[in-house]
Amino acid sequence: MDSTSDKILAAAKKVFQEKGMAGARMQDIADEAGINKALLHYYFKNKEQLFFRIFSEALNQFFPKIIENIQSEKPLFEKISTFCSAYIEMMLKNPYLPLFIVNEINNHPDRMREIFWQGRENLFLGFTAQVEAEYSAGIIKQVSPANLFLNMLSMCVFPFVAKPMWLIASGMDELQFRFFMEQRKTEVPRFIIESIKK
Amino acid sequence: MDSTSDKILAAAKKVFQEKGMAGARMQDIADEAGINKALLHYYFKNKEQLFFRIFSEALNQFFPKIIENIQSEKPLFEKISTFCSAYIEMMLKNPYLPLFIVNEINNHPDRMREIFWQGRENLFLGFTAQVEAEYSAGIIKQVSPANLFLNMLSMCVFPFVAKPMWLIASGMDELQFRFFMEQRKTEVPRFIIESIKK
DNA sequence: ACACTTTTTAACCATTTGGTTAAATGCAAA
DNA sequence: TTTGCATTTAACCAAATGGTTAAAAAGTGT
Repeated sequence: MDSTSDKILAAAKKVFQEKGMAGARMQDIADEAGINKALLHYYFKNKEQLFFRIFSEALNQFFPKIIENIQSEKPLFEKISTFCSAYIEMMLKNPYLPLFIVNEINNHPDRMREIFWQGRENLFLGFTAQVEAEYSAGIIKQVSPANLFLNMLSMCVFPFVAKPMWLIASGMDELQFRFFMEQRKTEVPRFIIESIKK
Repeated sequence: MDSTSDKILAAAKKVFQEKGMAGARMQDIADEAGINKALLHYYFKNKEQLFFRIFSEALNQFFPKIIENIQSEKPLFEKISTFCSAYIEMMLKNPYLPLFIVNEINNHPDRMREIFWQGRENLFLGFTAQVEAEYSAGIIKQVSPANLFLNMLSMCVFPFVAKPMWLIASGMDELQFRFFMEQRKTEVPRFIIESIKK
């Protein structure tokens, strides 16, 4: 399994996630993989192709859970809880992923559309229907589904994207940040449910 | 005021904000400013110096309002409302600023500390005291000040940072996004206050 | 008009970068 | 062992990049 192409992919993942496409150097990736730079071109046609392989894998790590959760049939409060918990956990395990995704989608929006979004129907139909049904049933207050979803996503993802800024402003260190994010697995759902429940 | 150095600064602001430090090219900045590239070096020692000038100005645009608001003596609910409204408005006027700040703070955290954070006392002392006082007075439910502040900041900033992703996922166009963010000036405070009020 | 200073220009430079090439090396099968 | 194919290496390449240089042009004051 420790084939050269696997080594390259692991190194590329690390370097691209830390430096972005523009900041990453093929020589850095070769150094990280412990190989000769020319080998990168033997296995991958060029920087762009290597990058989009990594980007594609990152999108496939980041989005399926969102979609799966948004479209599940679980009750809304349960959905909110499992989404936040699973999502924060995933990001704690992949600390560079959120900013990488966000940043590179800004740089290559068409690529996201192409790699990941082609042919997908509106993701929010089911979620919208569910939010409206729970409002009609008197379970929650009125809230727009788009705002609800975006608030949830924001509170899960943003602390990771803005981590250095938050660490500086709050005076937290790495360990404190980790504990802080762990408690947010339940605190974010609690905050949201408190806002919407009747 | 259309002096050459002003032209350079305006062009550098545009190019660095869109491309980041790693992706921006001095030739692109010169082209944007309508000048000869060598002039960049007559007015600014090197790329780094030009970049940190822009970065410093961006930090000075982004943070004073946060600090001012966090430390004001207004009642909490009013503070939340004015913060969100003013902040979203500022970002609507400077669409590239949020991602630029977040991204470059990730790349140069020490620079943020140096440019903007040297000698500042813990920003959250006053806010923490206020949240605790309003809880003791029975105005709000128990909520940690750090979580409250981070939730508020997340819901204001993240949609801008993740804008292309949101546009693709939600099917919104530019104009719809703008309207959507305008309504969030009141919707985000409403959501937060609904969560915390007794 | 002249002298001096400042600004601008165009050409140039050294280094870096992504990529190419050809030879060497390794591997597997006959 | 030989042959053929796959992988790796080291040297090289062309273009891009941030920056330098010297001359030309512009501006200012006497």
